[in-house]
Amino acid sequence: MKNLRIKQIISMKADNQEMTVHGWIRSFRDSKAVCFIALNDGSCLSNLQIVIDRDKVDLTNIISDLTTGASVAVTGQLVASPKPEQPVELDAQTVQVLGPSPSETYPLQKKRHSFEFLREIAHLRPRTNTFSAVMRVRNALSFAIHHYFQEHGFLYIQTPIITASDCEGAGEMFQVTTLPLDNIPKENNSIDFSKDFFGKKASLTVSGQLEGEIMALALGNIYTFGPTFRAEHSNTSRHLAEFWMVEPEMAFCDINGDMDIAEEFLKYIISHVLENCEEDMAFFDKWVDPGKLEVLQQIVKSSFTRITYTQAIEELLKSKEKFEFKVEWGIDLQSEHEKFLTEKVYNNPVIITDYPKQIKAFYMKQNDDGKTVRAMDILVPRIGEIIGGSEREDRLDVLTARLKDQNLPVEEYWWYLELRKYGSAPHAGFGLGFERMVQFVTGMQNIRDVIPFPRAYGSAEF
RNA sequence: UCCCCUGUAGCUCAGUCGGUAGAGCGGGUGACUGUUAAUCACUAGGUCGGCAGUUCGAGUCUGUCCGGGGGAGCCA
Repeated sequence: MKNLRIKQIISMKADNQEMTVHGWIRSFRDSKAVCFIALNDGSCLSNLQIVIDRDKVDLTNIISDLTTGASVAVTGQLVASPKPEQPVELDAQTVQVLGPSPSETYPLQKKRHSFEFLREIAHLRPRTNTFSAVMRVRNALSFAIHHYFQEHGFLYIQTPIITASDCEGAGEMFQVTTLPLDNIPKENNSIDFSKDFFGKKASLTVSGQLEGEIMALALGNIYTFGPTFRAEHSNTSRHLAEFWMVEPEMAFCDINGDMDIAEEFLKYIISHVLENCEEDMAFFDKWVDPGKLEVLQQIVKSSFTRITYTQAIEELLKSKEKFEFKVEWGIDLQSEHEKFLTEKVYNNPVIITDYPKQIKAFYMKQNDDGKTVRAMDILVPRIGEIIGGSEREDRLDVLTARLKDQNLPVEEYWWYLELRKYGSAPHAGFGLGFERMVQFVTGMQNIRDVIPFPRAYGSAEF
């Protein structure tokens, strides 16, 4: 007799085979002659219907424990269901309550809860339909990401989580220290970091890109997939203080190759989810974001629109839309502009390239016009920027000048500059916010609902 | 960090003009039924987010603090 998971069971042919199933009760309906348990074990959205013939199974001692949330082991025979709602059901022989769940206090009801409430009970929310589906899709996306890169010869690289370089240049960092906070050692009124654990100031990484470039300029194509930390006081449905990021980096690759790979990669991981998470995706399409399936299927088939920043500005200027922020060449695109382009103008993912150099990072390769850099952002409806990438500046003199232009400490970038001094090569890469990808695919509105335990400004429960 | 909204039963919410609190769902009890977020009847359940103020009287008005949500900025 085998322990099977419900995902396997519901696709089996019912021929009275005996089996044991473990799971949590979603609902229990009883009567004198027959009882029904809707059992879920997290392997899939569907519940397995357990039928208990009370003439065959004595429930006297356990019936009061057969409540929503209780964990049970049921042994029985798999039979065809007489009703169309489910193909098979388990005709129980024995029912054992492993862990009761007092119904007076168990917070999950059979009906729908608000996501806000579920966030307060993050230890129980994976037992709901929506969250279990989110977690399965998240898992499938994660697998697809590795699969895409592995199939294409990219090496999976682990870049450091603790970094002593204060120069990753992507927002506020969390400091890491073992200094006693109630008695910080000072030297001339400033903190003496030489007494700290690493002998210098250290922080949590905000990006693995610079280290990724090191590895790409030795190994060819690499990718990272790990946690990233930003200490911004962001309080939106699209930001977390701790999130996961995918960052491929390709040697001997320019901005066009970068875009090609990013587009192919996005389509690949979306296809993977469409093919492997059919039931969960149908659920999101029905209950969370109607029309999502069609949008995703369309994206996989379509070519992403590619425009330059200059064209994007022209498009915004000629529109009749009233924007809060004035549109003119040189501004950074605001959320409202990005949404307008993806949702109203093109209704498709849009890749915008060649941004003004003033609004982009120092490491992006300058175009010959002297005004723009080879950056590319992929914007998607509702989420906005999902991928940000660029061809990297590979000319030592230009890069050094850019650092000085932006008043960055050139000495601290010595190793980054040496990559350009010895065997420099054109290279490019991009970063994908993993949670934003999960949001986009599932249609979930709040990023805190696509990660098991969200960390955000002022919030680190569980 | 800024702007807006919000906080009433376990959950989702209503509560008019300031006069001591209501529904649906969930829970409990019972009935009924191859049931499907079952159905029906009965029932319990409240420091109206905290503190201070105005008032004869505050869920309702004012101040303040705390929590939650949406938007902006920052970004992925």
